[in-house]
Amino acid sequence: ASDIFDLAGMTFNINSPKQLGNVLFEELKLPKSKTNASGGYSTSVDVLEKLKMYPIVDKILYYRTVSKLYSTYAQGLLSAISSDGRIHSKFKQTVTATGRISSTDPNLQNIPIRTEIGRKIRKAFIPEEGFTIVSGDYSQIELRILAHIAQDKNMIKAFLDNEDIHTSTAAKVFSIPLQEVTKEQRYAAKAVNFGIIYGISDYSLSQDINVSVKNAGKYIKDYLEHYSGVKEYMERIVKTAIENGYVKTIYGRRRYLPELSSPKHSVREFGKRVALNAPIQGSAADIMKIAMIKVYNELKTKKLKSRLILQVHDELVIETSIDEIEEVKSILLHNMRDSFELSVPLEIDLSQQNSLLKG
DNA sequence: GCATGATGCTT
DNA sequence: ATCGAGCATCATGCG
Repeated sequence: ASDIFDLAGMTFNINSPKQLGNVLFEELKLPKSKTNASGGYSTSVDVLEKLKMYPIVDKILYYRTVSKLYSTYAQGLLSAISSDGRIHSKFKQTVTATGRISSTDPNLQNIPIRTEIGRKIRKAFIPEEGFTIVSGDYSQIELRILAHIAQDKNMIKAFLDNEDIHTSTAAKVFSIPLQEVTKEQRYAAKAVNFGIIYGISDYSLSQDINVSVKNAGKYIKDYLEHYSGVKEYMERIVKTAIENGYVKTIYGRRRYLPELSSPKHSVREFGKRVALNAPIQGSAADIMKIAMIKVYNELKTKKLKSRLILQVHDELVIETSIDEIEEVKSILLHNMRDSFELSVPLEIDLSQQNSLLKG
């Protein structure tokens, strides 16, 4: 912080977006761009990232990362530790609009993993003596569900051939062989795959991967040309959503969409994106809940010492007795994999380690 | 003490 | 203006 104050030539509250905006864009006269909803200068990461060449901005970004991890996790989680030395989160079953479960007091579904400091926090979650951590992750469950619901021939084939879906997508969109896909191309394809699930726009994709809106639009166009089943699904789901007023998951669970009859264009557009996303995210949630119940029951029926301690949307974490590792892996594998039969296989990544940090 | 906005963490 | 679903922290303003 003192470095930042030196570079600014004054002291101020770095945690205050208002004060920070004034220092950067008024006092130091850095090039300003976006404003936030309250009419102030935005100081969000994507704005600061573009000003990284200024030493003070670079230091602020680092300060942000560290202070977030410290206040929310390092310090925040300390106060959540119970007398038994463990943290007991509350899992809510009736909160989300899509059918996912949520976690509060504290939220254990957003423990850091992205940054190096974040991984150190994850590493602090350890099993009790004689136990280890075994996890099962659904691989690309949402895209597999999309392939299934849309019955898209090319996407189904990619999964049946067990291809890396992002690399495969890049190869097709850029019309090149799999082997020639660069990191950047895979990254762009991944962003499109991700965006498609949420109902993408060329603008939002361009923001995501830092290309022009025009180029982003071309990526999407090329994508939908290759995955024509997805294109047809997008059109069909919006149409039926408008007709019925709701969409449903593979288990028939409904989400009503009053947004679709809003007088406001932006709200209706939001409704369309939700119509596209809800069946996908909601079906993934259905599948996970079925698997979760089966895993829990099997652990119980077999009177194993291992216990289910965490669910993070596409991942189940089991604090596993060291003499039960192989059995627990098998329980996770078959119950998660066979939870629902899609047109493509459900792949499960299993891992075992001595903390919440994989690898 | 409570609500809201800005920000950032996860999948 | 413009990507789905959440929750926590901090600053700030209101009472």
